[in-house]
Amino acid sequence: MEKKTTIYDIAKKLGITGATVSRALNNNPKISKATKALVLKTAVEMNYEQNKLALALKSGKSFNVGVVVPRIDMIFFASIIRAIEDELAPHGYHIIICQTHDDEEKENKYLDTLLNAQVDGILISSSNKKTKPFNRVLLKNIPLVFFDRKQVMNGVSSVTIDDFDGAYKATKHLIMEGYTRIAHFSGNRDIDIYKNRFLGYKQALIDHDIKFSTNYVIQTPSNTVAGRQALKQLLKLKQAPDAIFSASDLAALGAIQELKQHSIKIPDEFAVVGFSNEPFTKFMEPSISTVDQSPLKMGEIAAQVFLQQVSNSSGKKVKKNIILPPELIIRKSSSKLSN
Amino acid sequence: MEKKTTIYDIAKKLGITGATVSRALNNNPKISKATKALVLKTAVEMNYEQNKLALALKSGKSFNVGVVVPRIDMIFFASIIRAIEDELAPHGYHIIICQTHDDEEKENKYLDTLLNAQVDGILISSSNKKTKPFNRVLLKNIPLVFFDRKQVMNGVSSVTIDDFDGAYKATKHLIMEGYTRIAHFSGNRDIDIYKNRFLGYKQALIDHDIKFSTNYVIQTPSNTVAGRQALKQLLKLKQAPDAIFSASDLAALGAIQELKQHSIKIPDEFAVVGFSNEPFTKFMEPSISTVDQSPLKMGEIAAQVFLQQVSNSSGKKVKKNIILPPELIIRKSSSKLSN
DNA sequence: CTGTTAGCGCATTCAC
DNA sequence: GTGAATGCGCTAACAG
Repeated sequence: MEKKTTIYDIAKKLGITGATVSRALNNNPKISKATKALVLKTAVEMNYEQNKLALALKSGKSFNVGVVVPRIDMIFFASIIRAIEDELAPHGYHIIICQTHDDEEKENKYLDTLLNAQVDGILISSSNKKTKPFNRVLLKNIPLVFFDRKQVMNGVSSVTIDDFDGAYKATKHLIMEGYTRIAHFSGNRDIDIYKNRFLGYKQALIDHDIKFSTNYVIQTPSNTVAGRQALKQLLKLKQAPDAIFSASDLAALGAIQELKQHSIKIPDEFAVVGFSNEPFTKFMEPSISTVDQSPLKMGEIAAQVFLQQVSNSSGKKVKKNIILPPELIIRKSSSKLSN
Repeated sequence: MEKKTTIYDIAKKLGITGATVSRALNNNPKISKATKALVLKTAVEMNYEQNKLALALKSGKSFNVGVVVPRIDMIFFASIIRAIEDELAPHGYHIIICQTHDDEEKENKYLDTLLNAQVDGILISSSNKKTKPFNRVLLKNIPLVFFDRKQVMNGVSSVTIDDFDGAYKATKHLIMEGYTRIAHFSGNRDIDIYKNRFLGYKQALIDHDIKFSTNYVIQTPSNTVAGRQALKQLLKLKQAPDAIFSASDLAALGAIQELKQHSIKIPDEFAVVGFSNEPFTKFMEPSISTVDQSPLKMGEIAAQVFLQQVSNSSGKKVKKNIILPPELIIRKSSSKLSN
């Protein structure tokens, strides 16, 4: 059970005082070259390591930031976190991970424990319906940045993607490829992102003089079984669609599986576009067109916004609401020309 | 700029002393019901929150553990981390994430900063060739657990999977399905996991009286292009193989793409088994047989081993080297019977 | 039951 | 240039 060496240990050994050691270690200008060198040398010899905890207590800066997501093993969130860590690590910050599992109560609990842990900031993709839990964060004046799913709050920054735009681009692409009866697999439209994807889809139709029909909109969970089911339902319509824009890649995959079963040719007879650019969409046969949400960019920017908040010590809050443009990735499932 | 309220703030307000407040807050037995209730009440009123940093400094326990992985946006590691977080959170621990990007120097730096941050433990999938950097960790007597990629060190626990066994099972499965000319895509065999997968493959052949041929073993990076390339090479052999066990799912996918191009029927004329159970393997057409590494189990157990180390205050280290059995997942790419 | 004191490890103000 | 003293917020040992 090795005892950790403190500045006092090395002070005693050198017959000097802790303050001097501290100064030597921190490149304090008023210190003699000689003692500084001596201190540095013995510090190494004694395996000294600074106790960041003590520093944090004294300075009020822990150099920890909390990152809260629904779950970390969804590639979208994992990518965001990867980018956040890559961006923040060089600045000396550590990332504390919290998973809410979409549980509001859990999220609130995490918010509290992060506050207790004296984090220097919180970056969060919130599952919360209320903004109240965040008031405590703001009250303590610690930087708060929403990403992906935001809360509308005074003076709080956010980084999201333009779901409306992504859906609009996807739908427009289908129209341009010559498809005219375009259906939509929607998620739960009580959630902003799905509502906006729906609205983008609808607007694209309207803007191109294609009549919008509620028959063509089906709410499906994000899995293949639901996608197959939904497609089956669409095929039963007297006027069956010839394309689908799905708000989820998995549902899109389900649709494709069902189309194959019916020997409907993709993309010649039927086109499919998904959403999220899940890794598998690239590998499938046919590869699936989808909308990329640029999670790396999102994480990077969220981290940068945080860094600005902390560096900007001028007291007045900088609020930024950054909306990233999603990128339509055209693959075989929706393009007769693409390879 | 709200000032954080401390126990002294509430002590002053109540005309009592900080120690009493502390006791009230910590359910100390010797305290009157009345003052306790009063303290609790005003604590809430004043928005008091315990400063864990001060507690950590005092107690020597930060309730933070460092988790070090090559990168977090690989689903295998993300899943492990998910499980670790789920397991440790109920015990009050926070997870600090570090990505090494397979950079040895970065890993060592992280080890140091985690030590400085006074973490209570370190769980790591190491990219290190040396064990020396870990000596500092052991010297400070903080629990260290290796997962996935282990270092062989005295008194250090590890949780890994049995790569040999996984490869053996996969190869044996191909043999049982009637394939006789089984090739192997190997990773870099300087790395333990790839060496063991190779050895498992080889042993399965030997045990079933199938002659092993170095012509059938190709070292390929983990990507589809390399897989296609490698398969092309195999098809040129006078005696081409009729099955492949690939140490990576992506190389397996490449092989399948190439087989399709050559109109070779899977699994009738040629079978493929991958390794890792990447999400896409399930969705492909045909779905790809593979070896699951049970990352959730691995993370869960790594976390449990850590918890045992900390709880076991008896001073003597408990060393555990747990080797998880991998699970062969049989799908269409290698089984004429499976659906 | 409650107050007093001390110390976790560090940086910093004030003397000298 | 260096030492002495102080406090960050908390808990625990010792009094009373």
